[in-house]
Amino acid sequence: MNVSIRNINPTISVDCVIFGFSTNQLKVLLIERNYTDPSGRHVMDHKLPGDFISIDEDLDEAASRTLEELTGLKDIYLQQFAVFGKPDRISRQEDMDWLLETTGLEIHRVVTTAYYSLINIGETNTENVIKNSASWIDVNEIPKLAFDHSTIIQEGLKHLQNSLRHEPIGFELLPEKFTIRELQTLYEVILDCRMDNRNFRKKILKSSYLVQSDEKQTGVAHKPAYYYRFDKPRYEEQKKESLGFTF
Amino acid sequence: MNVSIRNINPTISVDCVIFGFSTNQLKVLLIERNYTDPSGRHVMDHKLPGDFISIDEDLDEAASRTLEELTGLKDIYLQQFAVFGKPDRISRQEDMDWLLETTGLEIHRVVTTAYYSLINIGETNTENVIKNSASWIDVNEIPKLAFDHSTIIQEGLKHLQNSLRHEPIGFELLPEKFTIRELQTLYEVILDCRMDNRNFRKKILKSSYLVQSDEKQTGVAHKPAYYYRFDKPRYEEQKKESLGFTF
DNA sequence: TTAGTTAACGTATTTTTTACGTTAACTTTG
DNA sequence: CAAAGTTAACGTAAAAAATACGTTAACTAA
Repeated sequence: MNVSIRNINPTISVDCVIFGFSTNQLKVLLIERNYTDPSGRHVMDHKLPGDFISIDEDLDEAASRTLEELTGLKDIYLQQFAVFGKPDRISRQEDMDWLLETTGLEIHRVVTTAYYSLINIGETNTENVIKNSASWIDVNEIPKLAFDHSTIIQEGLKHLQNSLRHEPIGFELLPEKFTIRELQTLYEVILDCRMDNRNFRKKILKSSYLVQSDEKQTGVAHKPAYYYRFDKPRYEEQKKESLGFTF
Repeated sequence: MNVSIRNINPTISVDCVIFGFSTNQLKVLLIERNYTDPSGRHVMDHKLPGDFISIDEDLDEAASRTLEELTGLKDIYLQQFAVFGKPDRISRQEDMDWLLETTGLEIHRVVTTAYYSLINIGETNTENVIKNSASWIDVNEIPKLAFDHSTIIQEGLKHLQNSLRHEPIGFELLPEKFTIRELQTLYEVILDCRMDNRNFRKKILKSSYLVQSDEKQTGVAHKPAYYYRFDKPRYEEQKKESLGFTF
């Protein structure tokens, strides 16, 4: 992104914590950061996908733009969850070097608004992700990151856990068709707890928005599970009803 | 606040939604805004307490500072809850006039971080509040406000409702000693619902952090209620226990 | 054919929520 | 000074939700 073309506000940025789920792991999308340190050595580490906002650009739009630039995805669940504005967010030499190198500006203070988003990795446009040297990293194996991005991820994870406890958002992380067991494992991994599968099944099936297909698993060395899918329109309608006031 | 003395970042601000509770109403603290419109006429309306941040000032600190400047209160429950960054937040002529008049700058775009806070009006330093021409307004009777401050209050209210449902924060709005009925009314007003007082009593008394004093109401034309108080240290300890992992 | 594995379902128990009735203690009024 | 009015305080039965746990079914691999 060439700063000389885009008219940026260099004190305000957005960062996206993009969660994905595969091979029973909760992952977060990180992009490579390449820069040259004062001694002329090339260094590579990671950062969250994020960017300065343009002058007159809405924050939500800036987040969507960043996300689209990095993954090619549009119109997905994307939510503001916190602001990070400590004056010492930018204090490491490498962070200042990188900012100078990429923007041409001496930047010492940036307030960033953090967004989070859930993506089904399988259906992600993988080509785009690779093109931007982005990669999915297990949330339990996050390396040292730029700025305070580790903190931002931790806060994002808390937000995700909280949302998952109250709303059926786990589906966003799964392919269109999934088994009850897959869904349960997702809950267990994200909430870091174990659940009784009989009670989980009962509870989740009570909600009318989880519909069974007649497809079954194939090629598994045990009784095959039925595939289910999430009926989103039905959920939205139900949510509307339960919040509707009675005059 | 003289801009020439304080070194501000004119694109980033904080705003505080300060809730109070008195005479069975949920109130919010608003301050007067005075300015002269293009035709030279003096105009008065209201805005939230808020301010631009100083260069290198932490957002949380800026919020605390603003709050202290307006109410004299320090070290109170103060929490970030959202960011408002639409480019058209500043679009009305009067808002631009006021910004020019108070800062001397042509400002078209500000991203503001909103904080909310709960105060016991009775114990507030009323002198300070009056000194700064601040006043407590019923949340159901909010007049037309500066910028998007009405929206900010609505979002803050949602946040308050949500917090109240999950944590014992209602005590922050009441005097040190209060009756169960007062507490219930507070819940009813904020959550805009009715509750069964026998069940409310049972539920709230189960929590060990609500302790009965031996003082009773006096001068009421009915059986006097006992006063209770909130044992905050006990609550904090209990919270720690319930979240403690067992290794 | 047998062993191994996970799916699918049901039932009994405990806990939580909801609904609602009665007596107690004060002030005001006639 | 007695009666009426008002809200506090407490308890119990029924319904609903959460929890614990056992058994049979359907597939593959050996």
